Amino acid sequence: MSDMTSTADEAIIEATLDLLAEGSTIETLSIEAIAARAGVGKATIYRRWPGKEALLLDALRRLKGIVPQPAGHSVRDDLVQLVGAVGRHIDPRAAKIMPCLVPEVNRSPENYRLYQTIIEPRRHLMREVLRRGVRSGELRADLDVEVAMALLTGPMLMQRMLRWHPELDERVLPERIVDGVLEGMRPR
Amino acid sequence: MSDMTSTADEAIIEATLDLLAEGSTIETLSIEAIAARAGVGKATIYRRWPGKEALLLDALRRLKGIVPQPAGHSVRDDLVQLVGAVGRHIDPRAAKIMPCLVPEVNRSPENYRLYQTIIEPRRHLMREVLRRGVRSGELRADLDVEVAMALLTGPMLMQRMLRWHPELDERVLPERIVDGVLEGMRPR
DNA sequence: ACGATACGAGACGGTTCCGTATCGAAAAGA
DNA sequence: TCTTTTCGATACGGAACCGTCTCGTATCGT
Repeated sequence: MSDMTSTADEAIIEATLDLLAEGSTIETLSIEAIAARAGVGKATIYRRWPGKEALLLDALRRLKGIVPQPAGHSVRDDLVQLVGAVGRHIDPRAAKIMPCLVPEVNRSPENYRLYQTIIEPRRHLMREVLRRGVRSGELRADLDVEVAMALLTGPMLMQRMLRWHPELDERVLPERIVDGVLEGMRPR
Repeated sequence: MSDMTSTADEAIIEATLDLLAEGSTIETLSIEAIAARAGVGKATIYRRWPGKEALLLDALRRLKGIVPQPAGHSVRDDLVQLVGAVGRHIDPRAAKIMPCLVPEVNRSPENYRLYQTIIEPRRHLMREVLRRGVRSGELRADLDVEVAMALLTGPMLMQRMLRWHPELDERVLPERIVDGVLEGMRPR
């Protein structure tokens, strides 16, 4: 083939993501099933990855979306954009796969650290927007930035991961969350 | 033994919860392991439950805590209490076990419905407190109750399930969440 | 004290997956 | 074109569990 970059690698990783998206959990996922789905011999997989763990890491890396770049007009609009990006990825399969990873994150400190490494850039972005809001006076001066981030991202992720509140519409939710947290529940 | 109520049942269910709390996922969990841990023959398990699924259902039922009864003094204090109860259970093992169930909830509509059935009473409670707040004027008249519940419970559950924000102290978090959402992020 | 019952332990055949090894066909390089 | 890799497929032994079944023992009601 003139296509240099290893058709086999691609097929194996695609098969892995497909199987995960179809409902396989991480333990259920077997090398044999991946090989069959990819139309590849098992040996071909073992020739490239030492085991399931390493293959999964490579496969999941592919799902990681691009860190969004906030427009920078108003703090409110930037927050809506960032909250809308929470738990959303380029690949539609990610929505099915992400919840499967929750148990893994809590299983070992190593996985926890890896997870934190992945989401830290996005968190950093939101922290900066919040600080900007404090400086500009759009947000209250005594704002606790860490708590504020929890208030903004928690509800969105909860909804994306397990539709915690069945009545909520996911599309308008980012706006509702941001405005709700901005204005508060007390009468003004 | 004078203790009537089936020592074996108890031992089997306890062993199941123990193994889950120690890091077994639901698929990894084997009847053989449960039997060994409980000091029980496999047949004894199959004599009481048709399979792993049914046993798990019974075991998890044991974890479900009591629905808290809000004191009813101020809406703010009631909310702090309810938010503090989100994702908390009588059994300390529940903290380790709950995240393992996230993938199951998304796997089948049946599991999703079961999950909703379990949390609905708690959600109802919070809805009532919020409505009371609207009537009494403690909360704004145009409050969207469903969104408000997401704002309050989402951050707490996120933190309990996967320590999403490593810097946050879980003990004071309910207060911080409630006050944050009550007052909002805009300057007053 | 004795028969009925429930128990633990574990053997059993069957299934699935592991990771390795082999082999002929196809591709790539010289 | 001929050699050298790389590939797919598949066989293999080993491991873990499945759900059933059979032991010999302990417990319990009467």
